Amino acid sequence: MCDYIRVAEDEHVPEDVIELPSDEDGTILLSTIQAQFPGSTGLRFRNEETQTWRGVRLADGVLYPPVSGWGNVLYIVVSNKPVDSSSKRKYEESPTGREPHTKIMKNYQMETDEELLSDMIILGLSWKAKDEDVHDYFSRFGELDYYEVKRNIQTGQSRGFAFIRFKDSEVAKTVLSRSHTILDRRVDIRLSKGKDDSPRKIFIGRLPSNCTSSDVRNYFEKYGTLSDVYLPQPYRQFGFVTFASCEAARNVLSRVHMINGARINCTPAEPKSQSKSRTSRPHESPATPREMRGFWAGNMVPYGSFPDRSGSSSLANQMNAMWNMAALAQGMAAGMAGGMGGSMGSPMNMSGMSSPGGGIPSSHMVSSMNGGNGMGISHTGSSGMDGGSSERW
DNA sequence: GTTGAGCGT
Repeated sequence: MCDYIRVAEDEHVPEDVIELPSDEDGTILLSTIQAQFPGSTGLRFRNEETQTWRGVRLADGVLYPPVSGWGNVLYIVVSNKPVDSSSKRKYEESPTGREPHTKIMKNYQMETDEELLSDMIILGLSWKAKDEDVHDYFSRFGELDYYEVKRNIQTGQSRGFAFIRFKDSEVAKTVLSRSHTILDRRVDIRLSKGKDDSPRKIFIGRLPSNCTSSDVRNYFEKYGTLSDVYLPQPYRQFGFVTFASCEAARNVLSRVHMINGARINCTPAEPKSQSKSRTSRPHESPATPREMRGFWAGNMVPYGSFPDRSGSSSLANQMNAMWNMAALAQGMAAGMAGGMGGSMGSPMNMSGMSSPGGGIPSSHMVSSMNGGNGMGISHTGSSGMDGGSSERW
């Protein structure tokens, strides 16, 4: 009985499924699989009931069907050979030329959530690929927060790369760890390190009493050139420092700081005004502007850097939540001179914040759950008049 | 209609 069994490299990519014939005795030669999937060493499939993986029996280069036969199950290639991701193809090369599709077992544990939720670049994109092609492919892994094929402004022609951003860092990690094929072209995906709009302005909380802006300047100057130091008047024990470089700011944020013997609290400054004019940003969800992402993700480091990488320490999370609120109060600071008391609910109460309607013209909304422009809180209060910082946010 | 490392109105 010659059957066709469905084989793919990844269960998420159905268009890459290939049907391969079994031999008369119901077996399949491993070499048959390898002809289509170079570097493969076997097959596996999911147990329908438990969804756990099951290996296909292999002996002497022969793959044996499960007891119930091959069936209509999707079989996934098992391999252990590292991929040659640098192999180049000529312009729109034929889809038949398969390259070794093997998982790149790179360790992305090092990436923080913030990095994973930042933009990723898709290199080696087909010239023909449109925004929707990128979206259609990657959205199967998880919800996208942003996607855009970069084009020549004048000609409208694709520049051969795109940027995407996921809403879930776990999804991003998964996507980053495997290979991808869009419109029959292998693409490279990396964390973007191009446009660096990482924060250069830092919120300084818990300043000791009678601390002056020159105290603050003197302290932070050793980390880099300061383009601005601002302490609201009258003195309210917090302030802002803006570095010339985001590297310096990053450095500061990863450390613990003391001024006059007091431990101060450094977090990325939140935008003061809502109007960052993020209209006409293509394919970007308005619900999660850059400045808000990761806010409740437990990844913000209070006290510079809290010693918790596991994300499982409830103490650390509570501390994070506390200081996230403190940072959140930046936007409301002007109206909250009395301190932030019990009027604040749990963070979850704020997670649904959105403004209705609004809309980004000429863009496909990635998510329609929250419309409008996302800043939610900071502009609801009487902010925006907290002094004369030289920088507009 | 051409191109193939890179980093974005």
